[in-house]
Amino acid sequence: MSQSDTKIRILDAAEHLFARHGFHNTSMRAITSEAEANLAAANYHFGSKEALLQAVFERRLVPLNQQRTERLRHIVGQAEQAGILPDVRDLMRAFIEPTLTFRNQDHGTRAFVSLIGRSMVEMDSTSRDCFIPLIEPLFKLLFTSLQRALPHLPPAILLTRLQFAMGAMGRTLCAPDQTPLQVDVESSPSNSEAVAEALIGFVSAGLEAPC
Amino acid sequence: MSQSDTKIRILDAAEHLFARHGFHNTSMRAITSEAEANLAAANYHFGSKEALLQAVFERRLVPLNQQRTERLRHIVGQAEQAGILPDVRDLMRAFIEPTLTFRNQDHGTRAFVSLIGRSMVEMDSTSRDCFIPLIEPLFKLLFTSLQRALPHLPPAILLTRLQFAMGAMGRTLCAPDQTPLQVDVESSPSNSEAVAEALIGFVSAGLEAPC
DNA sequence: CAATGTTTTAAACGAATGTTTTAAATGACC
DNA sequence: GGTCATTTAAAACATTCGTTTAAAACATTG
Repeated sequence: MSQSDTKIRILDAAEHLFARHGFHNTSMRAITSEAEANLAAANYHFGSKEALLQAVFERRLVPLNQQRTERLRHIVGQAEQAGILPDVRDLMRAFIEPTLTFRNQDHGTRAFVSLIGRSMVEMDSTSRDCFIPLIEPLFKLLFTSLQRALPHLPPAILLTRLQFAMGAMGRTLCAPDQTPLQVDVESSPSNSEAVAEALIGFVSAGLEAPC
Repeated sequence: MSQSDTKIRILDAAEHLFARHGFHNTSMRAITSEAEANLAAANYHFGSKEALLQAVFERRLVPLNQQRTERLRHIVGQAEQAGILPDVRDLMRAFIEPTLTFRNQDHGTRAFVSLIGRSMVEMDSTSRDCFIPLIEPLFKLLFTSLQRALPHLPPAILLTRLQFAMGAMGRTLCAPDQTPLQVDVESSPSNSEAVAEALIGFVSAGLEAPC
């Protein structure tokens, strides 16, 4: 190989460990150990721990958000052409669903989706400084699209509700299999498609609630 | 003073800093420094950093959850007596509102509510191990109360939706003034009462959504 | 006042962290 | 094959962390 795959192995390990334990609770030694690479190699390839996090984000989030952007634009365009309002459920599905289908691609993307969820709920400034700029344009597009779908809703209320939706969504992406607070129920929806559908229904109803 | 107030100053500082920066990103030195106490005094009074977190939780969460439990019981009792189903909105208000009114009591409780919110969304095991046992009975009571309010809803679906609601709620309690993702709107609801009402409306609509 | 138990202080310990250094190995290219 | 940039390796560096130690200061009680 002309290019070593050490760089990729480090990216994979960082993705996995950042998703599982968070940025600050993951050491460079843990990453390079899991990647079976040398400690210095990580700093050689990426410069710093924070730059490594940035690289982890960019590798997958850019194409993923591209896909979500296109789906949102398509829905708004279709509705405009038909002379009707875009549907809230369709918009939220366009925003949520790609992350979940993305999730089922392979083991690496699976960890990455957890990392997205973590970044959405986490208050840590390091992760946020990497994550927010990458998702902000998409978020604004979602907001303006929802404004079209809900023209009667004051923008300030919509924004507040959208923050609620982000909280619900982040928690779900972060650990869809795991329910932090437990009660005994015979069976909870196990596969992530069912959880995604439930999430879309939940946040859509919340967004459409009477004011 | 027969009892030193160093212990209380340390508790206050820990509460503030844990809420603002999280458990792992707050050092014992930062806590004792803000409390104007000696580093060893903290370990003398509490034994360890983790025990300090436990003490921070217990000081306020026990009476707060007592209040929430009573409100939930009262609503269910009233409805039972009247022979009607309890109202989802009332139940969620009983669960959410006390934390917000609690919040407006003084500066210390303000920080504590942020800590609750952080603990609800955070995946960190240390915080969770302290927090979950303290809130689990209340959560189960909320669940069974909602089951009465929504008898047609399968328990598994209800649980899933309640997890979404916890995500939305945690995010809001954690930083009600701060909107992590921004768009330009003329004015967002500034006071926490308005945000709480919006939150109650949002999650109630989500819980009541058709299945 | 003396004695005793409690609280506070300053200093140090050992472990873990991100990063850097220095040198060895590897591989491409003339 | 030799030269040179690229990549790995091991070790060390400077901080920071939670915790402990040992002594001083304080308060309480006989």
